[in-house]
Amino acid sequence: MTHPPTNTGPDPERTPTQPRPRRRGPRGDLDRAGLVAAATRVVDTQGLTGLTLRKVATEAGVTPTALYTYFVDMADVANAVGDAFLGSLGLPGILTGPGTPRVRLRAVLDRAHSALMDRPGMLALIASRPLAGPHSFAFNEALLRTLTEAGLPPERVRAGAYVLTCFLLGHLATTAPHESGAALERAREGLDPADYPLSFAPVPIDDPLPGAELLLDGILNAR
Amino acid sequence: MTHPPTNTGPDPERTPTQPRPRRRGPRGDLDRAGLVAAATRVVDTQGLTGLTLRKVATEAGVTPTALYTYFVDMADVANAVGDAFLGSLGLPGILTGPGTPRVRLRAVLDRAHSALMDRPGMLALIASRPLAGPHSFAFNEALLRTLTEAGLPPERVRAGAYVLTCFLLGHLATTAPHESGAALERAREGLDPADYPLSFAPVPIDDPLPGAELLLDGILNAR
DNA sequence: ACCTGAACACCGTTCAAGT
DNA sequence: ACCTGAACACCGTTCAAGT
Repeated sequence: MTHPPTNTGPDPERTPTQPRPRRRGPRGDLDRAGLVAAATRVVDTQGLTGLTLRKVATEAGVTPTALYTYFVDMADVANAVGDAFLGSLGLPGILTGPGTPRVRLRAVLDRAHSALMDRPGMLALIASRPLAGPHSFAFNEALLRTLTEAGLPPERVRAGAYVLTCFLLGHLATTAPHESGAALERAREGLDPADYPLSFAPVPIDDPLPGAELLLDGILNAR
Repeated sequence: MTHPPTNTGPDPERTPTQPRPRRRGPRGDLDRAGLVAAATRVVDTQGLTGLTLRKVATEAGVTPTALYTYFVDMADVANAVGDAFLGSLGLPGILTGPGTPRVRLRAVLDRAHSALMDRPGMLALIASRPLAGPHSFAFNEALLRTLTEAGLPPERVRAGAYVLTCFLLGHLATTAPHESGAALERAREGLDPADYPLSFAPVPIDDPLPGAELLLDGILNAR
């Protein structure tokens, strides 16, 4: 994906210092999945704020306008990246696998947690917009099915599902390194810890995903 | 805040069609709070994507660079807007008021919900970054105190607090009109509802804040 | 100290033109 | 159909200069 000089061919009429003009027509080695992969690399190396159409194009070795053949706009690119990431987690597979509904739900939380823990850019992307796309819908459907299977009353299933997902995002947003961490640090420095004893108190975290059991208690024990 | 022509004074040497050059020195009627108010107006009328330094400056009747006297950068402006909004809700007042911890917590959820329901730009802003600033910390502190008062074990207080806040944001993000709603619609249109029966099933929502009681059950009944 | 105006290095998006 | 290159209307931020 990174500048494969395939069909540029020999170009007798240029000096070695010039950046070599590319041919115009179809390249053949370009598709949506490859561009999404390039965009994913950009998010992971430059963060969500670094995810620009022009950088994705550079990463993929094409001109910015070429992306408009595969995406309707920049938001479409970002959504595709988020949905592809979610698909890579294989969450529906976990939810339809062995174990009680509860252990499967916990496994989903742990999987997503560990996958996003060291990817602040992807976390920021996932949290910045409602998840849309085939993988997102497939996960949501599997989640609803699991909660139904767990015996949740139908009218509480949907509420339970989004409580779970937003819990995960909320936990990660407060736990994993966040992109706007500098501003948060600035805000903390201006405050007196004595005024906010509970907020500033050091808390030993034993559970890698604190609150998960608490939440599962509340959701699954509802009748 | 909108173009008060105070100390511009008479300017004999300009034609009526020209946009009138402003004086350079201090204006006197400018401060952080007023600029935050101008920025808030921009968020509410133009959305989070419309919240730009240049538009805030225009709304406040100054030059873009003038904002750098009061804010370190654009993120600082956005954080100040979010923190000021949170302060305007008076949430700590509710949490220290009458009623059981549970009804107070529910009142906080309802208050934030109704305040953000018709303000998609502010919702997008609040959800886009970790809440930082004095009002945000004051709310967090009051929330921790309330959960402690409710009898939650100390090691679960912090988890309960962020589960509550992220629940609220998650609920609003899926309920209130979202800025990136167009992309979500696009994604839904490409799917067959028959493949996602539970996701596409119409659900009658009786509780204006579905899941809130479910969540409070889980948090407050933990031992 | 505060604010302006010009300038810089970006950005998403459009469009005509080439292959 | 696919891609380029130029162009347009933005954007945040810097900096010297005026008051």
